[in-house]
Amino acid sequence: MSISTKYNPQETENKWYSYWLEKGFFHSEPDEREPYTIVIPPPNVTGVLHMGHMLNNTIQDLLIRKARMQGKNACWVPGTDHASIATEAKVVAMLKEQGIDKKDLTRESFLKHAWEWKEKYGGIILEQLKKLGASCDWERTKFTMDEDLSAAVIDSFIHLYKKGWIYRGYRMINWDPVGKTAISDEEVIRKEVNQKLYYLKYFVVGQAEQYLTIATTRPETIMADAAVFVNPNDTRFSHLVGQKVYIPLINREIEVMADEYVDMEFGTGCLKVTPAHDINDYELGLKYNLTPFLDILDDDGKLNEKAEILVGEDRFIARKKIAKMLEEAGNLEKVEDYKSQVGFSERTDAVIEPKVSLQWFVKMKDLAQPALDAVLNQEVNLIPDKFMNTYRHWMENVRDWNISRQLWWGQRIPAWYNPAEEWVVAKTREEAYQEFVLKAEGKPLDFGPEQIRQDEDVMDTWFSSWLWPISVFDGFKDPNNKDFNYYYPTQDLVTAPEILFFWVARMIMAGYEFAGKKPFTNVYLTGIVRDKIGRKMSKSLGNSPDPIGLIERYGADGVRVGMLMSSPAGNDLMFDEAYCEQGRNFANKIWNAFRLVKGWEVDQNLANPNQQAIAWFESCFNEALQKIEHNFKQYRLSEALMDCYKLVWDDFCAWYLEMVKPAYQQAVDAETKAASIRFFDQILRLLHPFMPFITEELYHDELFGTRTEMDCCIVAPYPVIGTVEPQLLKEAEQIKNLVSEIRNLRNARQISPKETLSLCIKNNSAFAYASWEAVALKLANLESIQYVEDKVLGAANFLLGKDELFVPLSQNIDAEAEKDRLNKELAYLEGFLKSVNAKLGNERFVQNAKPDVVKNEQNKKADAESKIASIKESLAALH
RNA sequence: GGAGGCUUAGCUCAGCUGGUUCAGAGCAUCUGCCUUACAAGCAGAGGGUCACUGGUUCGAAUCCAGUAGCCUCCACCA
Repeated sequence: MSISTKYNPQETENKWYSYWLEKGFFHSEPDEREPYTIVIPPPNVTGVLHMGHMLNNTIQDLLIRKARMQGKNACWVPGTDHASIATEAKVVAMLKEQGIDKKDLTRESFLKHAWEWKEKYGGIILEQLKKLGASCDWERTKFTMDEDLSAAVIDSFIHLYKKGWIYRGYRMINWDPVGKTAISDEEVIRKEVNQKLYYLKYFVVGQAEQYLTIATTRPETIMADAAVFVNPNDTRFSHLVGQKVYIPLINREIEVMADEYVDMEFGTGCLKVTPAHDINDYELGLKYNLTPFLDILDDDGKLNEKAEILVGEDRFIARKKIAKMLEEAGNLEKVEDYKSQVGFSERTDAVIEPKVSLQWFVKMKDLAQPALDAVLNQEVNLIPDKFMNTYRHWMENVRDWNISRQLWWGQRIPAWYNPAEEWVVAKTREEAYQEFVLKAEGKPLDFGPEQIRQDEDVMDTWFSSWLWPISVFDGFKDPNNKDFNYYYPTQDLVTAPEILFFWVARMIMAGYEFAGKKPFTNVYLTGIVRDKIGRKMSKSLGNSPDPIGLIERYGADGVRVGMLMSSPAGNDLMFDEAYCEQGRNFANKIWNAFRLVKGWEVDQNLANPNQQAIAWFESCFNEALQKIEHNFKQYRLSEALMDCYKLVWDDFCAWYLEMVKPAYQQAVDAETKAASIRFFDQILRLLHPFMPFITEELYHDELFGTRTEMDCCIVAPYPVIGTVEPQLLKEAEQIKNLVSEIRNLRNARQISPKETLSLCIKNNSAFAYASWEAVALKLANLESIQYVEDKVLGAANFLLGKDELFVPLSQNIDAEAEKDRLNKELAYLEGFLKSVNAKLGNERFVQNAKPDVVKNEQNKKADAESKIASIKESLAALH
């Protein structure tokens, strides 16, 4: 046989992937079949594949391949996200390396660089997905900044603006000083950080020795203080309310005021209020109309001239320096270690600076309601449903969404300003000018179209990705197009719970608002991929394996199996390469089983001795398929995989093939070979969604005859559940037990598997041993089976249900060891009988329990009693 | 601070409406095998007080309450 004993993935993967592509199996066009659609969660265009993507996309490919084989018109739309802040940051960094400062570039030339970067690196992650076997419809690949997708973003903005759901205003927002842009609340990650709490003395004006001590984590902002607040009920300070204190170092006077907001217990009970640099202080500032309103930080997070001191210093350096200055000036009472929550930018990891700024917002309340209802009434299912609670909580407390970003990479806000800074919202300059004309109500305008300018800001990336399921099918421009009508709503969405609010919730909102329909029916939430000691995989920890390296080492099929092996929905995955190894071994097992069947020579003259085995496996397969389908329905994908694994490894290889395989260098009968090939064919189809490459490779072997060009495993009909004969399965279990007992008996006595034994059966149960004799003889390597009426004295023995089986051995059996064994079993059975009797003796049990349960206990009792009797006889015989 | 979840074998997890010998699976471990499909393998074996305490029940890994530990999400305490 020329075929290698090891499966070699490298040789097959590229070959079949190209073949699938070439034959167009991934491509979908609307037709009369039922659609099955998944839109990919578009990865960041500049990203590279990480383990989270591997898990995510393995699951999507599994679902899409299965649907395709089940006759649905499967369409998996791939694409990438322009990820405005992340990409812009990368482009800025790249330009910096080339000695170019973004500040020196015009918007147009910066965007030119950005597009070049996108063209160069943008496709990497999609190419990597191909290695995994992802069967995306690449002809439909989309990018969130494609012309039509961008148009959809602008249209949706205008739509919401016209509804009055978009407004522009000064609000305190989250400022990212590294990305130099505002970000939404959802993009702020709070982390607990070790900080210092500085206790500062603010001296009272006109009373040289009197001072208030104020605790703050941010001494560098004192120059922007507008007041000091105490609680009105705090008698310690009531005499000072209305007086003035000096801000340390700059000696500006500010007033001591009182408000209930101040917690008397916390810190010193005195609060410095810096309206421009803290959200709560901002609220107080508004409430008391505090002046001056000083913003002493510039967009980089450096102190500006308004700070008077430390101008140009970074906020964190300034913090250290000012602490020293305060100490030297005698204003620093003490410093304490302090833990508190600090906000970080999701994309740049910079510490967020609260900042008052003019931004665009979306009103969320009315958008959220239908999206909340959809999940609560299960029009949209979250899988697992434990996420419903957090979803509801978020949707009920949703706040307005800041959608403007001070960046260039993205869709520009369609607002236009005239020289007087009045503005309108419109798609184009011309339309904007018309708006101004309308607004003027007949009065002539004192500016021309060329004098209006467009807003400089772009929109939040999520403001384009929330349209994804609609816009990839061009459902915006043309809601009646063929694709959109056919593919939307999509079926399943597979994504990480981390972006449930960022993305999933907003897609549901957008679906109802813009398409009038949900965007998808099921949301499968994967877990987070962690390393085997539970740490999140991250670049900085360096604990993430290189996915492409894994594929090279274990094969794509092996890695896919490894990823799915232990990833129940919503549970984190403790990734360990050992799982990929297991996957690779499984592929190899299949490979070798195939080699066996392939190698069989057929002798047409032979009768089929394996009818029983063939009938059994038929049932066994169907029973497993039932379970697998059930698990798929519940999205228990790892369990479905494990069922397949056991079906193939245990039932097919370890039992079925061993039952039917001919002796060494013997031929096989035609029926057995045909049946085995048929089973193999079914197994390949069953496994294909999990392991596309090896199954496709084997599917084309000449063993299955000649396949036509388009007859591929990827589109072969998925197995359907056939009949299960429970009786056959039950009998097989007993025979498997029989074989195990004999193997065990050999092991215990160190009898070689090659040495034949004989078996005597005292059949007390009328079990149909005769039909299984061939199987038993072969698997237990027996030379004969005899049926006896009496116990066989001096033989090794065991029980199968009520039946007693004896294996006469040439060597004398060890009477003492045998007694020990029997006594142990006896003790166990007696204990068991006792507990059964206790139950049956309990009147309340007999009265209250279901009749079935009681009957069962009675059977157990009878069974145990007969076994005990038999063991006692055996024991007596040993004396 | 608020909400939710988790705790079952060395590891990762099943265990659905309480009831079959219910205490399971895969991996790992141990023992014996180079038995011509596969040592990436074969045949066996060992291993758990179902976190803890109490309650409901004829009966609890399963339902309820409390305790401890871990995790996630949300939240503006200087």
